[in-house]
Amino acid sequence: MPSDTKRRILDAAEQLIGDKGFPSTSMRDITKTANVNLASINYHFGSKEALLAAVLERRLQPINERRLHLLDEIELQADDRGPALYDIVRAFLSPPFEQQEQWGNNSETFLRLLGRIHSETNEEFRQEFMSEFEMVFQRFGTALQRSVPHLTHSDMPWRMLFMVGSMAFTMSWGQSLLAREPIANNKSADILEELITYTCAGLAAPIHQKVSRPQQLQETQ
Amino acid sequence: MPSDTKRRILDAAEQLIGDKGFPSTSMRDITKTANVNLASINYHFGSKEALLAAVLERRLQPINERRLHLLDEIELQADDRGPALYDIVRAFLSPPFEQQEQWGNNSETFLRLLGRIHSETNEEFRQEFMSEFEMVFQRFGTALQRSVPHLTHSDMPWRMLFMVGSMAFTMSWGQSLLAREPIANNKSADILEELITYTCAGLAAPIHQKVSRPQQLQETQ
DNA sequence: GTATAATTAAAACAAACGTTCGATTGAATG
DNA sequence: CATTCAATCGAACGTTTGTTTTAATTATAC
Repeated sequence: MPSDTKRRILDAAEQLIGDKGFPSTSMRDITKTANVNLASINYHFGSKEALLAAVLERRLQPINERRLHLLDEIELQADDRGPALYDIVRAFLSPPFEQQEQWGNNSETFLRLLGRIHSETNEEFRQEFMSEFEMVFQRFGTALQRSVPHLTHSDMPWRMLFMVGSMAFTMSWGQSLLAREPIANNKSADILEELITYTCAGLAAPIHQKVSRPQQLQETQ
Repeated sequence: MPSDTKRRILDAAEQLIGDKGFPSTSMRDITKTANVNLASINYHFGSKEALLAAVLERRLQPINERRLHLLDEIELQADDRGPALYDIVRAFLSPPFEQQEQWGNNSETFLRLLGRIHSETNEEFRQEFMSEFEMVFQRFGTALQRSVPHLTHSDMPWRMLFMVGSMAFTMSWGQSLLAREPIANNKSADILEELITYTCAGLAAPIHQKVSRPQQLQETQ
């Protein structure tokens, strides 16, 4: 039987770091939860930081691969105007949510981890973490720009930042929100749909005109 | 001359915690930066956690007070249909950005701190932190609901979550984004305006219909 | 001026941290 | 059976952590 120590460590680390954050999670926490020896983290991964990188890699790579794959698909099927905004946004937002049907069980730990990681801002670590996303951001940025042509090139980075912010926040806090009040839409897929709707409207918003007190947005009905 | 030790500690803590996060910031870091004795944190604040609470209190209370004050104002001026969506969103989003004119200088530390705090998810700390917002969320939720009446009561909490997510993310990452590429809109006020535009459109989006592949959103032009 | 309280300074505390070490296991290979 | 080698183990390493204690200093009131 092959050793499952590495997987047990990765699982425990994902869970604990998602709960308490990376600095507050000790290697003794992780090894105790995983029922392995303290030294095995350094043996298998080299260091605590390298373990974090491995934890992220395991989840992020499939997610970003799937994003690019979905974008490839819709770009193939699109006409010469390019894919629709909705499809692009869905291709970007759905992969993290795809892996679990229902919120509230205890298998959504990695969503919290991902949400938390987006907010971790150690400058040196951010660099390495961002490089993983470079390609994704660039390709989705181009696609979005084409589907919302009234935006300037200065607007798009900000709107993508807003989009990622909503996504990350939903992943970190979504469960808490669900726990607080019994809301109808508790399926992961439903919340994803809410997020997509919101994001499409935000991305497609007309550019802000510099008036001190603009008119109220028209409500769609 | 009254002792300015407390203020020096608060300033240093705000700066360092905003940079590196709360767990990674040691009391020796803080006291060294503030040029005060190590023991003075425990003397003046009681504990490291209590210092964090004080740091947040100093910034959050004025911000939330201002939010409620702005909401009061626009509700007074509104007709019987209530305030416009734009005004409500602005009342909520502008206070954190109000205190600084220009991004890129080194006085924006507390924005990073605020952004970071929104993502801190220690369950026990989150409770205390949330209570500070309870009133704000409730009043803005009601106002928003009235200005976007086509939303159900299940939709609104999610959309507010999305809004806060974009805001928090912008506060934490905005400077990094600005540093990366020389974007035209680098004034804090301009970015706030971008965020408001995006948020209004998102909040006012029509409710999502459960179709497997909805039509593309109409582009406004 | 002296007493009393508030503040700062320096040192020490136990506990927890990430990491490293040599020894031990257990199966695969000769 | 002897050897090898990756995997695991218990134990300890040197630091750093937040906190506490004790002494010295400064400010305030009588």
